[in-house]
Amino acid sequence: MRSKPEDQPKTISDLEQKVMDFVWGHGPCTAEACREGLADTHPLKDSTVRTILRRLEAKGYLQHDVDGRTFLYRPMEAPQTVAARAVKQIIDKLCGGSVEALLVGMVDHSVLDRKQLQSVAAKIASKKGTPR
Amino acid sequence: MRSKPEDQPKTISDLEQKVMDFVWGHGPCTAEACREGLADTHPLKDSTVRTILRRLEAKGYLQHDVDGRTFLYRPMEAPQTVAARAVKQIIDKLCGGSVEALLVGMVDHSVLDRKQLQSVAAKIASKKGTPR
DNA sequence: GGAAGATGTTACAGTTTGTAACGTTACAAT
DNA sequence: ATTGTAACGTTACAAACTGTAACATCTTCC
Repeated sequence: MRSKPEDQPKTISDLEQKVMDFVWGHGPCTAEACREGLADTHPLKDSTVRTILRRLEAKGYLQHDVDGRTFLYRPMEAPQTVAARAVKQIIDKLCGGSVEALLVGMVDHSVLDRKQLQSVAAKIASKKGTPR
Repeated sequence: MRSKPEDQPKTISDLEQKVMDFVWGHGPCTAEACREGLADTHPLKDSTVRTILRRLEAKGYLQHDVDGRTFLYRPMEAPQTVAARAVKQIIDKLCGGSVEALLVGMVDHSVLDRKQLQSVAAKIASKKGTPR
């Protein structure tokens, strides 16, 4: 039924998002660490967390290294990278591929304001990309 | 099971997207018009198209007026508006609410380049919003 | 050799998506 | 009045995705 065999950027569900937030917030961490970290807002059984972690790895957002007999999960990419890709998709699907159209729309709908745009543009113009 | 009772912006599936593209491309149109319009790339049965149109209306992306005994579907919002909202979501979920972070990420990943950013910023700064 | 910890396997209900057959309604021509 | 047919709605169904977890397996350390 599904037409596309795979839509490049796999989506991140709500719960998956929470887990990603945690991992992005604390470098490499174990399943247990995640469980504890989310416990306050979202208490989950151990196996649930592990399932999510595995799914996120399958989707390509996480990767794990083995440390003894525990897994250390860490993000494949920074959130901004995922964001940039997602926005690219939106631009292609909804703005006819024009970044300008998006920016204009964002300003029109006060998602972004003129001043901000100006200052960011200026700031960015003066440096040669974020060093890595 | 679902935690959130409703995630504000309902998602637009692939097929729904195609239909929206058509409707956005041709003002108000009938179900038949859509079917014909998509026939080339995506042949669908009459009832299928109607189901999609109804779902899109339920999701709040379309609305219809009755003309005699036919429905005329038309978009509730411009694609850029939907795009702006979607991007806002991304900013909140992945960039800690910072538009700047997103813009920087976009430049870093060449989704947007310095020159473009500059020129758009300049262009936008000079006018007071898109007239309506 | 069994407890404890870490991971994997399997499951299952609810939702979304793609796709459509079939049923109903209302007008138009006979 | 009868009926063909256009236009719309109802219901269905399988595949995928989500949230959630019980249970099974494998190591290791007493």
